[in-house]
Amino acid sequence: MNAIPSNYSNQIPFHIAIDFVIFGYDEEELKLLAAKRQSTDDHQQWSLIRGFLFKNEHLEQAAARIFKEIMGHSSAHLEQLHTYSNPDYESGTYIISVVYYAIIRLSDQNKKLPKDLDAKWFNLKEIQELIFDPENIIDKAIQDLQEHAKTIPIGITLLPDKFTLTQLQAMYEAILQKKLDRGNFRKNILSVELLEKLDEKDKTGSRKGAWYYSFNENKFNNLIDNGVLIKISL
Amino acid sequence: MNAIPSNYSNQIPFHIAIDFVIFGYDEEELKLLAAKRQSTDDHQQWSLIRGFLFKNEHLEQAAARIFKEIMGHSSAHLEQLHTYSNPDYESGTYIISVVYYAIIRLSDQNKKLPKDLDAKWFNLKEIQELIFDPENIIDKAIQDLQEHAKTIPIGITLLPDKFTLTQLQAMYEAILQKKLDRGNFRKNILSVELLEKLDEKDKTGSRKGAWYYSFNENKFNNLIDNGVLIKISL
DNA sequence: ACAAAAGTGTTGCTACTACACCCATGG
DNA sequence: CCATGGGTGTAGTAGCAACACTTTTGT
Repeated sequence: MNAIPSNYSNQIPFHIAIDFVIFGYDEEELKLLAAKRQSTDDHQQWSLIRGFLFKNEHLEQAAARIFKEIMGHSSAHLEQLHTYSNPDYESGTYIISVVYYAIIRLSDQNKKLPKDLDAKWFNLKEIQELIFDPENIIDKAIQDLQEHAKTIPIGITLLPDKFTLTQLQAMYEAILQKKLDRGNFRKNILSVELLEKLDEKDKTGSRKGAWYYSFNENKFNNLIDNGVLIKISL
Repeated sequence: MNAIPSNYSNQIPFHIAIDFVIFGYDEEELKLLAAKRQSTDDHQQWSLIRGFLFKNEHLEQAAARIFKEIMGHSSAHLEQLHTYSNPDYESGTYIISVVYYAIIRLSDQNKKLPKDLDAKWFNLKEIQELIFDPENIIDKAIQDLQEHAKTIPIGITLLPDKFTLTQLQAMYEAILQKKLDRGNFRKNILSVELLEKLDEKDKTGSRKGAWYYSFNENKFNNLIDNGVLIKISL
């Protein structure tokens, strides 16, 4: 049962694709990266970003490699979502697609994409109409992202090292796609005690100025290592 | 980017394995099915149940087929967990392993396993020591199962068509691995209004007798179809 | 002085926990 | 008549949502 059946080898030309749902956050709203398909069908011209697994490469390695090829750097949170057996029958071969999602900060450099890749950032409503997604992969990715966001650190990479609570709240609102109460948000997020108030204010947003905070990553990692699961109520 | 790279075809002999974490519930505790490995290493002699994907077969089809080959029937809730790139390098080929988990009722017939399959039911503590599981697949499966159990219907297949609330509670306690308060459990489970009290009592458990209940599957499916997510607090 | 965003405090409610308390009945 | 599990009621509380209120400062 455990061994590979005889005559199984080389009979099946599986191709292992890695598809990406890449979210981008630009201090305003959540965007999604899609690439133009090399397809003749006009109705299905946009698709998720895709790459292929190489021999002797782990899935996570391949995911990181492909992501870097697209974005030029590797600072993103990658998370495996699900595996599908036939999202695409191109050229008649059997493609297994392992879907990952990533979320990155849309700084100026990230907005530049490789020229050979015909891809574009869309807002979420826009893309749902343009993309061929019978499995609702995007919805699943959003749901998974929202769930994960409640364990704090995903979002941290979406903001500068120092940030105001208002910025942090805006980020959560973009991910969760709903407005949050200011007072309650502050109480909740500060009660976790992973944010540290700095001695500096951001005066660009208001007359009064908002205190900068930073995320204590060491403290967070210690908690994780000790098996403590942080949950913030949003 | 989207097309399969030229010269990619047939270069990589991937094997797509489907590994199963199969939970069994026998009205008492949660068990796990493991098979004897055909390995020379004594320390790693038990492993998850494994099968392989055939050509032109969907992942879900393959999972159902393999499950049926093992258990003799197909009445189980199957759920995809995660995909790993090298849980096993047997015979030097590259195995991609898609892990599913299933949970079934350990009735008398289910306890009988195919003779050609050298497998056994273990309790959870036991197996964690005997199995080679560097990725903590089993823990992940348990967590996922516990999370899913809160949306009710998984557990229903683990009980007869009519069951007492005490039986139901025992099932949840087995899955969640903790004791629940009787009064609170009843209030919660009945507040969902998917259980219907029958006119019959089970007198085997107590002098007083406990009312039988049945699960209203139609009502549940209607709710699901309308996008209503049921959550019970346990 | 006032607008506008930052930050704090208060109130009411919901839902959960942890029990205590009855009920029915076979022996 | 009492032991045993079935079934119900309730007080106390933690945590949340909603909203009002205060603070600061550039113009």
